[in-house]
Formats: sequence, structure tokens, C-alpha cells
Amino acid sequence: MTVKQEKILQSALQLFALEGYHATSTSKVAKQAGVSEGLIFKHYTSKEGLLNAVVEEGEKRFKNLYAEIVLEDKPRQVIKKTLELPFIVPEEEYGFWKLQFKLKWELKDYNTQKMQPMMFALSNAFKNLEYDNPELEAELVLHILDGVASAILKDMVTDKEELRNFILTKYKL
Amino acid sequence: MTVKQEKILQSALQLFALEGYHATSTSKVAKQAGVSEGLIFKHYTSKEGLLNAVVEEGEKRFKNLYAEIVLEDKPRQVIKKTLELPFIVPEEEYGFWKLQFKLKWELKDYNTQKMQPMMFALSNAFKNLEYDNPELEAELVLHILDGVASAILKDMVTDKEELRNFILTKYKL
Amino acid sequence: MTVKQEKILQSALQLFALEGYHATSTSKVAKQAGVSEGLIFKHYTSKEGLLNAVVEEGEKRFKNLYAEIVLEDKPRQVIKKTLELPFIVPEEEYGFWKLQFKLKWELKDYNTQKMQPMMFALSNAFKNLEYDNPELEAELVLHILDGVASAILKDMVTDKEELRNFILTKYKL
Amino acid sequence: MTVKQEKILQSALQLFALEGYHATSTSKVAKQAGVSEGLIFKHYTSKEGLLNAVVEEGEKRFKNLYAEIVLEDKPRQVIKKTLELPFIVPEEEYGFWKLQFKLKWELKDYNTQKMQPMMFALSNAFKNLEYDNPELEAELVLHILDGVASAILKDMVTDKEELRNFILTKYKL
DNA sequence: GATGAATGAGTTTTCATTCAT
DNA sequence: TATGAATGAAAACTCATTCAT
Repeated sequence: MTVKQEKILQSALQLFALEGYHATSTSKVAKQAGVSEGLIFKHYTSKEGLLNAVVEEGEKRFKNLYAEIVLEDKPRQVIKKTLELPFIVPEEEYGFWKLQFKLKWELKDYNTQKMQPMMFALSNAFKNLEYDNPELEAELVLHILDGVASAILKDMVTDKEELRNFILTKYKL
Repeated sequence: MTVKQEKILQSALQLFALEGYHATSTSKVAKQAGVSEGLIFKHYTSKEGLLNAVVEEGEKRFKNLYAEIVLEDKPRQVIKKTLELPFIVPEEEYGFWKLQFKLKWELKDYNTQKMQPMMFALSNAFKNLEYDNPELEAELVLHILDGVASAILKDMVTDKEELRNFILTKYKL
Repeated sequence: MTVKQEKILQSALQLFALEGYHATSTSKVAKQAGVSEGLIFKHYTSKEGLLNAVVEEGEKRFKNLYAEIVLEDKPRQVIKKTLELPFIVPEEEYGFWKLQFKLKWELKDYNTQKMQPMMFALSNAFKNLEYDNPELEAELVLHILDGVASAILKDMVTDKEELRNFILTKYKL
Repeated sequence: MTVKQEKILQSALQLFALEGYHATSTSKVAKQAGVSEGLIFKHYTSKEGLLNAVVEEGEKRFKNLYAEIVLEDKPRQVIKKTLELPFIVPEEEYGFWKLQFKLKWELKDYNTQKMQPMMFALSNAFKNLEYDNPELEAELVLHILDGVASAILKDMVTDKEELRNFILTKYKL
């Protein structure tokens, strides 16, 4: 991965996040990356290829993010860490995550399996805590996660700390 | 509003929902609507104008949808009806609502005030039920609503009835 | 000639003068005239037909303008009146005359014969005044007329009165 | 400036001259230049950009044309060379100059300062020759220049040599 | 006489992609 | 590896014109 190749990926990430995949032209990406348009195709073969690289990068960061959740063995901690996820993402990364959420709607076949390991970890946690319906509890937590993260990324949450505490208290965490 | 003008709006709605705004060309819309491409511009001045018309239509339906929630006076009912929203939308309308969710991400300045009346109705309801933190309770309900609706529209919820009952039970409704 | 028909002609005149024939769309003309686009075609059959009407109107005014020159019998007066022409046109009519000058360049076959009667009157005048080369004198006067009128219409002449006197003095008129 | 870029400029020049700016489509220009339409926009960003390039080219040739007049120090020669200008332009260049005259009417803000250096040279010449009103003499010469050039370019002058001699004799040159 | 909905061909412009260097 | 000239297809949009009412 050369410096310019990296530059392209970063620019694509930023622009796709800001304007959406379809609304971003390869020429814009090239300009922002400070490279020739041709180079994008040398490195990523097509615009879609570039998108895939961006998505893969997303997957990597995704895995990083919930790695410790999946590995966590204290059930309370699993739930707590999941619900805290949207609050611990640093603001510089909002653009990146916004893109991931955007792509979930924009792409026909955006990998939906991604959440499976977390689903599994959560329902296990609820099982250990002897909740009546661990699977549904897990599902609800993921929906809350999604709803809260969406709101935060769209800058609709004014007091994040307050919301976080409120949610954690609700779940007695 | 002539028949053809209506036809254009319907086609735009459908295609924007299916493929996204940027990925849908005006020529496709025209073809699907069975009209000349020029007519789109006669009636809606630009592609963006057409989008605005679609968004306005969305706003209308939105208001319809939560009209009875806002007018409801029994606090339990306000909350119940809100949380049931994603489950009562008929499947034929999924395309339409998918578009609205998509647009929230795609548009630079998608009207975020839209939820204000519901926010107000909900926090009032929680106040009447003497919850400790009615505003935050209301906010959380809206985030759940958003998360659940997203999941349903993306066809990620296998047993909707089950999920609905589970959520209502959680809130003792 | 109905009121609306007149309105169309006036608007066409103004817009063709301001922006040029090709740069003016029939829809603009209709809008400015406050009529439906269809009406233009009812009355003038085509955009070119409208142009012809404008040109004919131009010819009429043209004839009016040099009518008294051609009829004038004192030779000095013929020359004087010719050279004074650009200075006596009222400023409200500049738009109209600008259009005529523009059309001379824009149209392939703008009637060039129009000047013939003046040419004739002028060379006669110079003949009577016993100039050596009356035809060429006449031609030059017409070129001066054209150059001066162009400059005035393009708003390049700051002191019209001064220029007028200067030219008349030159010709001892 | 690549070969094709040059080709585009030449074709534009020719077509704009022949048919006028507004009446010439970019596709025509591309076809005549033997390039893809897209290339025009790569090199000149817009149709107007192409026009600007054409105008600039005009300005260059313009400067060339009167360079030696401005540098001339014998006052008689300054005036003579000015008035001879329309007669020494080779016929192959008529298309080009026609365009320049056309544009003076077609463009909203065609640079009118262009004549300033000649104006200056001429009034200086007349001052040196102790004419009563050097500025107005200069202005008149420029109007004559404009009128005569217009007539020649519109092919309205049958005997150019005759006219040239006549004018020069008038000014005793 | 007048409207305005509707069209089809055309216009300017954008875009992803290729290729010689 | 990297450039940038070049393309062809498609995009958004305009325009003169027709026609039913």
C-alpha cells in the first residue's frame, strides 16, 4: 500500500461519508487525494472496487470495536460495553461511521451478518443473567444501539453523557 | 395536479426508494411514469425539485401517521401507539418508508424538526405517569422506534409479532 | 392585431435586443409578454416567424427614419440629416436599434438593400454640391453613420453633442 | 496545449464566426474538431470557457495588428496605418474578424478598453499635426475604421482599393 | 383567441474508465 | 508507480413546437 494509495482510500472514505457513494465522482476523489484519476483505477480497478476497499476497512474497524465485547466474560460488562459503544467513538471518527450507516441503506447487499457475533455475545449474557427472553433482549439492545448511534451521528443528541447514564441506569449497569 | 404529474411523483417515489436518489436518473423516472423526460422538468423544474415534492409527500404521510398519537390523551396509549408504529405500517408502504429513512442520511438538511411533536407528546405522557426523567424516557423511545423501524424496513426482523409483544411488555403496556 | 399579439412582439423585440435572437427562448418571450407559449405560435407560426415580424417592424421604422432625408431637396440638408441620424434617435429606442445592428451580424441574409435609397439620395446630394467623387463620398458617409451609430448604441460615446458638432463642422454643415 | 486542444479552438473559432456563438453547439464543434465532446469540457470547462479562449485569441491577434501603429512615431503614418487596417487584413482571416465584430454585440461585457491604446496613439498623432481637436479627430477615425471594417467583412464593399484611396486622399495621407 | 399539458430532439455537462507515455 | 489526454455513454436540462380543450 503506497502513500498515494492510502491517500485515495482516505479521500474516498471522507467523500463517500460526506456526500454519499453515488454523489461522489472519482474525479473528486482524485482531486482531494491529490493524485491523477487514472491512479484510482490502477489501484482499485473500478469505483466499486474502491467502495469495497472502503467497506472492508469498515469491517476491520467494526471488528476492532466489538472485539473486546465478544471476548468479555462478565455478562453485565458485555451489555454495558455494547450500549456504551456509540458514546465512546471519538468525534473525529463520526465521518467514517456515518458512511457505514449510510451504506447500509445505499447498498443493496451490505453485509448484514456483521452483527451476528455481537448478537451471540449479548444473548449469552442475558442467558447468564437469567433473563426470560435472552434472544429478544439481545435484539432490542442492538436496535437501541442502532437508534442511538444514528441519532448521535446525525448530531441530534445534545447531551450525550446524560443519555448514556440514563440508558445504563435503565439496564442497571 | 394532472394524471401524468401524479404518475411522475409515484414513479420517483418508487425508484428513489428502490435505488436511492442519486442512483436514479430522470430518464428512468420518465420511462417508468410513461412520460417524456421534459415533462418532469416542466412540472418540478429540476431533479431536486422532484425530490422535494417526494419529501413533502413523505411529510404529509408522516403527519398522518402520528396524528392520532399526538391527539391521544391517555399517556399509556401515547407510548404504546408510538412503539407500535413500525409494526402497523402495511408492507406495501415499506418502499416509501425506506426512502424516508434513506433520505435522512442522503440529504444534507433533511428536516429534523419533524419528530418534535411526538417528542412533546411522549415526554408529556411520561410526565403524567410520573417517570423520573420524562424527557430522556421520551428520547429513548424515539431511538428505539428508529432502531426497530430501521431493522424492519431492512428486513432484518424475522418475527415482528414477537418483537412487538416483547417491547410492549417491557414497557408494561 | 390583438393586445396580446402586440405584447408578444414588444417582448420579443426587447429580449432579442438584449440577449440576441438565438439566446432568447420562446418561453422567455411568453413569460415576459404574460401569455401562454402556445399563443406565440398561433400568431407567428414559428420562432423565425416572430423574428420576421420583428425585422419587418424594424424595416418600417427604418423607412420612417430616412423618409424625410430621401424627400429632402436641399443637398446640404440631406447630408446633414443623415449624419445627425444617430444623435436624434431617442434613448428609449436604443434597445430596438441595437437589435437591428445585432441582427445584421446574426442573420445570414439580413436585407442589405435597405440602405440603397439613402445611398442614392446622398450621392445625388454630393453630385449637386459638385464633389469630385459623389458615390464614394456617399459611401463614406454611410460608413461613418454606421460606425458612429454602433458606438452610440454600445454606449461608448461619452459626449454625443460634442461629437455631433464636430462631425457637422467637418462637413461644413 | 495539445494538438486536439488546438483543434477544438480552431473549430470553435470557425464555427462561432460562421454561425454565431449561441447557434453553434458543442457537439458540432467536437465533430468538426474530430474529438469527443467531453474533451471540450476537459480543456475549457464549459462552452463559455471555450468562448473566452476564442476571445483571448482574438485579443492577441488584435494586439498584433495594431502593435506597429502604436509604436509608429511619424504622426501621418499612425493615421494612415489605422485607416488602412481593414484593407490589409487577408481575406482568409475575414471569418475570424467577423466573429470578433459579432461578439462585440453578442457578449454582455466585451472588453471595450481594447481600443484605448489606438485612441491614445491617434490623438497624439493629431496633436502633433496641430489639429484643432485631436481627441475628437481620433474618435472619428476609430468610428470610420469600425464602419469601414464592418462593411468590408459583411462583403458590402465592391471596390476596396478605390475606397481605400478615397479615404487616404481625404486625410491627405 | 387563448391556455397549458405534453413531446422529442437537442443541448450542455458529467462520469467512469482506458491507454499511451 | 504515476500521469493526464482522451473517450463514449449517460446525465440533467432546454427548447421549439403541437394539440386537446
